[in-house]
Amino acid sequence: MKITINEVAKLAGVSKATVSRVMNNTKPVNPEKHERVLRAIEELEFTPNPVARGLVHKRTGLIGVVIPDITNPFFAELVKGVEEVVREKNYNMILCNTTHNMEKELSYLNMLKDKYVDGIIFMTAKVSPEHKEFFRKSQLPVTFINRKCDDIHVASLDIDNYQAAFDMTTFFLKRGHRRVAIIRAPLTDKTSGYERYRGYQEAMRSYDIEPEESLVMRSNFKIESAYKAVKKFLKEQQPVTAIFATSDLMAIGAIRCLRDHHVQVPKQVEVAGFDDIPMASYYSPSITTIRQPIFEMGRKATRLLIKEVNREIIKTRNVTLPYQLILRESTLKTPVTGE
Amino acid sequence: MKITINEVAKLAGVSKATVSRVMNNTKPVNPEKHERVLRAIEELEFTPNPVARGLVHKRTGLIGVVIPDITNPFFAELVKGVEEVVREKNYNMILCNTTHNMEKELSYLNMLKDKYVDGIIFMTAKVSPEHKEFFRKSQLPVTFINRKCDDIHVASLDIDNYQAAFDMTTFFLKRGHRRVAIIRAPLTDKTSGYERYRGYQEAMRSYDIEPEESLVMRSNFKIESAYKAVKKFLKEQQPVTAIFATSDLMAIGAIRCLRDHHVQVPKQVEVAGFDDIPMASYYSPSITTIRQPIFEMGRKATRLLIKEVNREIIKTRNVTLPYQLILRESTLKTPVTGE
DNA sequence: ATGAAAGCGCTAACAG
DNA sequence: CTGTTAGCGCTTTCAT
Repeated sequence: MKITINEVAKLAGVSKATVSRVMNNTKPVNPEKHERVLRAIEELEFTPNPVARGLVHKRTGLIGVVIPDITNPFFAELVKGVEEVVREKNYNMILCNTTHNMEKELSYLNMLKDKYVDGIIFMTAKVSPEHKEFFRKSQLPVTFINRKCDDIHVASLDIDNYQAAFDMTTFFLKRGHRRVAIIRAPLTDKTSGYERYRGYQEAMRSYDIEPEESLVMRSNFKIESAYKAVKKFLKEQQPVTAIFATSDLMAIGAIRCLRDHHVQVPKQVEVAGFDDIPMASYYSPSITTIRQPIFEMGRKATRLLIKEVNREIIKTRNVTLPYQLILRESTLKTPVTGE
Repeated sequence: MKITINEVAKLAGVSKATVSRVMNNTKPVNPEKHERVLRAIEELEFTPNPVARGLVHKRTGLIGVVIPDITNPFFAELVKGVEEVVREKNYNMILCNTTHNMEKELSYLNMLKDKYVDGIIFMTAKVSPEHKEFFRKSQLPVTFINRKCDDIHVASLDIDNYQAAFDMTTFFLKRGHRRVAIIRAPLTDKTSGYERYRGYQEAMRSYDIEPEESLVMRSNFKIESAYKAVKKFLKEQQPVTAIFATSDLMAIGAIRCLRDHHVQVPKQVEVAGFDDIPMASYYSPSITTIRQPIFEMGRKATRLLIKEVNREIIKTRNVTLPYQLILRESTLKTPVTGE
């Protein structure tokens, strides 16, 4: 039913080795036979079976992409970047959605290894010992996004989350805010949680303000979770004049909640986010945020990975990308005058 | 370096055929040898090479998923649904992002066929003759989402887009609106463009209003495009009291634009969307919309496809799912009294 | 019940 | 330059 190299060889009157040579330009072939083979291939609409090829070459042309949540615009954008390069380089992408669940991460990792993918792009909250163990054993090329990992030999891409959070917080402080609250992700999340929180704390201290525990709202990465956190905060705590949400999605949840409780943004409370997902500029009010080069991160990570797959020499295995503070309506009130 | 079935056979002191039998439970095996094989597998941490298996079985365990834009929350949600079932059934998903580009669709389709995927979930604006040709020739199991296609033998899932748009428009008309504008997608998009537009027109006619061309704004699926369309509309046309955006993303672009031009939503103009993406309920104002069972659609489509792959009997190959009108703030003004 | 052997479709080493 | 041959790692007759 399906055309194989044998049919082509027969029709062209050559051996299948010759057909293979023609297809792959791997060795010189007599021009006339060359022509006949090409014609036969076209005639039969032959396309080589990649599975058979894979068996010989131990390559599948597959890249595994492991992310926590495809419905989070941050990851969607990232995946789009990955996809572009993967396609360009003639690979295909296996997408794995882990719903922030470590069991799934591990099980997917094993699945991917068993599927013989050529490399993995991996995003997780926290690189656990199990993860490291996996990467060490599997010997698979891996690149991390959003996460550094020094003790195992993998590539990684991220921005300086600490410094960015520091800058964002300082932006508030510089304009006179003193009670700056933070909505943070779980600290188990190294970058989005821990690093950004640390940046906030240090910025506060740099203004001689000891960060109060009461100014911290805990949330995961969902809009709804931030909404609830703010609701609780409004009920239990003294008012603040600024809230630093450590992701745009959380900022949206926060703003929505504030408005539902008749707190005007930015008039009464200013809010900032992090990431600069597309919605940040279209939300109303539009959201002041830290722009990460998300799409570019996806592209760069993939290029890096594919180099690794091809055992090319890589100069810098760990890349830190630039970020940018983007001012929008959610912080557009006239600067507060400090005490 | 990598453990193969031969190592296992040797260690267990049996032939590799026996190992294969044990792994696949394909034929009875002497209990004692059975045990030895199992032990050897564990000892060596052997996992069979799926590529080799694939070569024999002509199965790859791969499902291709072709979508226009992963950063569109509608598709992201869909993919999440697909992923869940794909994983559950022990397949893997190859994600293909076509950026609404037909060249890419076709090229991806061919790539997927060449990769020997077991089936394809396909989303496109319009099923072109080239597409049909492809599906006819490839004989690959395919299921369409959001699109019916009668003349070729494929499964499909969608909602009644015509009726839903009719209902949405009628909702406005019933409450006294007469000048109801529409933001529509290109008519080349069969369901999101054409069907929804037709529903709008017929609803207008059912109220004895001949739909005016001047009430139609043209947009693609991006927020920004709707923003621009509304901006142009405000400049050139008489005011309206209601706008039916045929997707939530377009509704967001519309609302944002109206507010930027100091038109209050819903006070001066009511706006409705379509799809019910998560952001629809968190935007401010929250958006009245048609809820499509997006996630469920993804799951159902995948189950259907996998049945098809396994040549199971399928009762209904073309499924129409229910939708629901969801009322939110963007249309919450006191009902307009008609003329 | 089980091992030997053939073969899935392709590539690569070898000999000419 | 080119055909023959030997695998890649697994499944599946086919004998026994």
